[in-house]
Amino acid sequence: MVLATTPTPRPHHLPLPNTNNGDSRTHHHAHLLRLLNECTDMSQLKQIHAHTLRTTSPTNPHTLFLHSRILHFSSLADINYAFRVFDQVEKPNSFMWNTLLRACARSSEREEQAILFYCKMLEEGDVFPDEYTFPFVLRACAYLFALSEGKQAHGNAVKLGFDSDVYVSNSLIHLYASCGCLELAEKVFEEMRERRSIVSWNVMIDSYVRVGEFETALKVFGEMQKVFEPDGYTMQSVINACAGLGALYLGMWAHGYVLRKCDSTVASDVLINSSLVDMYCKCGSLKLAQQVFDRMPKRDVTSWNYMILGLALHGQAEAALKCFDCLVETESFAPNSITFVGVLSACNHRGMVEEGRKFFDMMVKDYRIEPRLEHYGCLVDLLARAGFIDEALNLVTTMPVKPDTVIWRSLLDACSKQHEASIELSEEVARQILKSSEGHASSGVYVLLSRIYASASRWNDVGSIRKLMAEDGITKEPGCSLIEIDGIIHEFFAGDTSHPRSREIFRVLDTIKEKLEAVGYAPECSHLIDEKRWQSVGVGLHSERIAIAFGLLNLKPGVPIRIFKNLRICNDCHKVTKLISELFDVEIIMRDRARFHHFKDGVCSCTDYW
DNA sequence: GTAGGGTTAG
Repeated sequence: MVLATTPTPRPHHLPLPNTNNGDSRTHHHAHLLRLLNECTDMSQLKQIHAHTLRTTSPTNPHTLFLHSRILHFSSLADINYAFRVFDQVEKPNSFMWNTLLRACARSSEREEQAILFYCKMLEEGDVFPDEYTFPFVLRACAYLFALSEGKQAHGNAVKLGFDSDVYVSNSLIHLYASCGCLELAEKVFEEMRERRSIVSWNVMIDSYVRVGEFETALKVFGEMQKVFEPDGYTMQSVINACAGLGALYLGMWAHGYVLRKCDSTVASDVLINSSLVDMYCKCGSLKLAQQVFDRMPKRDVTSWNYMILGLALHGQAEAALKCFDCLVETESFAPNSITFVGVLSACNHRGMVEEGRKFFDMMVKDYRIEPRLEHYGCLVDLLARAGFIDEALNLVTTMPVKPDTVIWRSLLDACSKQHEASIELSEEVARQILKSSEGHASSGVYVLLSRIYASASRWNDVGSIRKLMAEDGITKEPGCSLIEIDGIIHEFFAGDTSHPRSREIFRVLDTIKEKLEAVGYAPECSHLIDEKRWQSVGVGLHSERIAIAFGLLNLKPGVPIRIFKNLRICNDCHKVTKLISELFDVEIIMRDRARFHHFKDGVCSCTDYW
């Protein structure tokens, strides 16, 4: 067992008082206390501890205080030593119990020990838990998702009357939210009312962000602002909510708020800036993301990961790989597993098969990182989409990780796009998907399979698939596009006529149609399953077209149209959007389910590979 | 001596 955490080759010997006879006892304790406060490493601490044991009476209350201090210092540097100190104290007080509890709750891998230690405290019964005890034990429970133990601790806190303590209540909110019981967290938060601190609000807001309830998070943030000035923690949650919503303008406001109102340590904080980088990437502004990243006073591996992942998301593979090289060259830390997810994803978005294989090998051989499902996911998708279906299939069947539905879907997706892929293979892949998803396959699988049958003119099979979908009650997820105009988010579904400005929108759509026809555009009808699109041009119109028309209606010079779509953009819409960008001289930035497309001057940043 | 902060494929 290694004791010292700060290596000290030659321990510095302290000038310890060597006597303590009777009358100067208090003076002796005071001297030891002074030494303790000045002590800088474990070796000195141990000398003082040994001396305390040798020269002081264990029953003296001043000695107990000294031991508390020793325990406090050692718990920060060496928990095992702290436990030994604790064991030597005959009657530890609640401070001492709490100190060790805190040390366990704060160290990863010791959370369970924290709970056991708390139980021991209750069992021994010499001292009672106090208002400091509960935040520690609840924190440990939160980290372990130990809901039942947490509830018991909650019960104890109620019994002892500490549940009205703000720290205890905040810890309870955190516990319940961490365990996925948002209703219980809300209940504690609700009951606090007048006692709420800024932390109560922050925990609640962040909990909503974590479960993807971004709108609720922002709503609660609005309420909070009536009572508290947001701090760095608040702003980070708000920035994350903007990232989730793709709300660029609100995100920019949050960024501005951090710069204007928060103090400089917050504005230069690694976590805040990393979140900003992520937010700008996810909101479609790679330029602002890069700007924040470049100006960061300090970056850690997660900051780099956000930047690499963001570049990948925007299809900027070369820049992402350059960013990776830069990380390796300039930083003292190594890339981690997630860095490689970013790098592989970048290769995937550009169909860079050779580089993908190279980085996968590099990860395993040079960095000794064990590939996870995500890495295999990228590689399988990369290989399959680039046409190496057999190699992809081989990888799926031989890799040491169990493939999930998504990996099988990548294969099926690739099969559907390649005419030479055999129907038998597609059927086998589809069977695997249905097997691995235990009957909860998404509608996409059926759609893909029916597309495969359709392209082989196997109409009976297309019919069976439809029947199967109807029998299993599977419906297609409706396509939906969002567009933010002047900070307000507008939502459109396919063929949507519900918008108050629908008439104008459809007039713009007519203009688009005329202009497209004038340049000889003919619609691509590859989606046979989508019957509505055959009926008339207007009715089945994909949601992104309507959103683009609305964007054109609200166009401001030099400001790109930004669209968010829940599904992947189809071939025809991709083609049309490229033409619109040219015919209307407008930049269109579209985030679909998988990535960003930047349309400008008739071309898309994805180079038609997506 | 007490509570709240980050990443990932498609």
